[in-house]
Amino acid sequence: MPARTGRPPKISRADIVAAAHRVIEEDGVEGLTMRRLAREVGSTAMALYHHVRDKEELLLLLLDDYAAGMPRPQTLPEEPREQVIAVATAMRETLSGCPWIVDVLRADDLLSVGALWYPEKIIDAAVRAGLTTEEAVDAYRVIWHYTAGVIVGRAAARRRRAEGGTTYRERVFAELDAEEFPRLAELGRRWEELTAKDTYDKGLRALVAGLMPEENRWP
Amino acid sequence: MPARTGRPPKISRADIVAAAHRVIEEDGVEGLTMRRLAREVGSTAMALYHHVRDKEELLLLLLDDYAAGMPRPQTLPEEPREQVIAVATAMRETLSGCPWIVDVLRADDLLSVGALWYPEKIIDAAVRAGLTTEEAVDAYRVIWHYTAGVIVGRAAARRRRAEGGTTYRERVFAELDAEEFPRLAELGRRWEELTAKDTYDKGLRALVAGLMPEENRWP
DNA sequence: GTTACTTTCTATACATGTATAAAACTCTTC
DNA sequence: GAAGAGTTTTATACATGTATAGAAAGTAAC
Repeated sequence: MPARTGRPPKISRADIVAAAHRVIEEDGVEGLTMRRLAREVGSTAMALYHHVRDKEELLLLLLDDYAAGMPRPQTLPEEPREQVIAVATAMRETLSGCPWIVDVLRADDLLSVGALWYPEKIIDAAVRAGLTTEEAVDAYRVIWHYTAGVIVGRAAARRRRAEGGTTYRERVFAELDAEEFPRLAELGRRWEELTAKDTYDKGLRALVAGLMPEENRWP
Repeated sequence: MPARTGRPPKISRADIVAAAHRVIEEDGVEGLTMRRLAREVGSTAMALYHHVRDKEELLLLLLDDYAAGMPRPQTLPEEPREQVIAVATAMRETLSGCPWIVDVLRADDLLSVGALWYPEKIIDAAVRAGLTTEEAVDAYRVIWHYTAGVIVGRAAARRRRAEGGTTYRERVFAELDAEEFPRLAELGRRWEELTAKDTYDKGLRALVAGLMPEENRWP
């Protein structure tokens, strides 16, 4: 009954987000422009800005929607450290799956509401492993930073490979001064091959081992 | 004696990079536009594109220049694990110091030539700690991803704080469902305070401990 | 010197995100 | 029902990165 005054809205945030999903599905994330999106909802580009602060917020909403709808691991290992690993891995997989993530990841430690499940579970497991609340938050943030770095880095690598831009790198390694950089020179062009490997799990396990000491072992 | 043919160039890559440094010093990185840069070198925007593929490459060159000229730790700890930590910390400090880094970090595992010193030293120390070459590269990449994630994340946090955009986050935490997210709800608005902390070192040490086992201890 | 060729530079154009101002629409109050 | 107030939408405009086409300025061949 508050009976809103003012011109009645033609579109809503939800409309916009839904339309954005359609556009992305149809034309990919690079096809998602404000004008195209406006056409999709039957309005003008600037009208969108009354429902969304800027494009970055739109992408965040999109991510929220996406993350909220993603399947989560049904059964988690009971042992806290293994549970952290399982949740972080799921988080990474979910986020890697949406291509516009890279433009949003500048949004530091916390994701949107729809993705809160991940920090909750990680912090919970960390506490159960014997950390204080503060330590658990630290652990989560460290894991988050690592995960974000991996996602961004690997997205960049994929893009570079797609563009065939290996040349610059090859040149760098070809012209390496073996005096100054013996290790890198020795690696030579095996670098490309070695860095194609997915080392997320390796780093994650190292982090968990280092952050959550064995002492208070479960149970 | 190759006696180059064609119209003689009026500007060079080096000119451009130098001018870019001046512009950044004067107007900050947000003032660095192709047109402004062109004016600074006394040419047109499009002329730049004969010396630089795109703006991202320009930023990479800039970073290269910057990183090459940065002071490096004069004396490193001899113990390999401590050395890795010292080098990674220096890398992080150097990179955090240049504000445009965030727009470049999508360039995954390796930086530009001027910054090769860091991977070289880290890989070297890792090998001396007893890792195989492959393992050492893995270790470097893991550390790199973590470092990149921290840099991007903290830059975003700083920006958000500067814009006073805490509101969205506060709302999220205020409306948290304590049933679904007990840990986060318990944290309440301490989140802001807890996540202001710099946990780079903590995570770095965890990584190093996890990646470079104690067994083959130095000596 | 004229022609061909190569490289660099200039002019123009376009798509994009978004600022700003004005217009349209609805409810409330008289 | 006319005037006012509050919202949302539209129109227009601008800065930005960059594509494209062609002009300018040099060397090499004749």
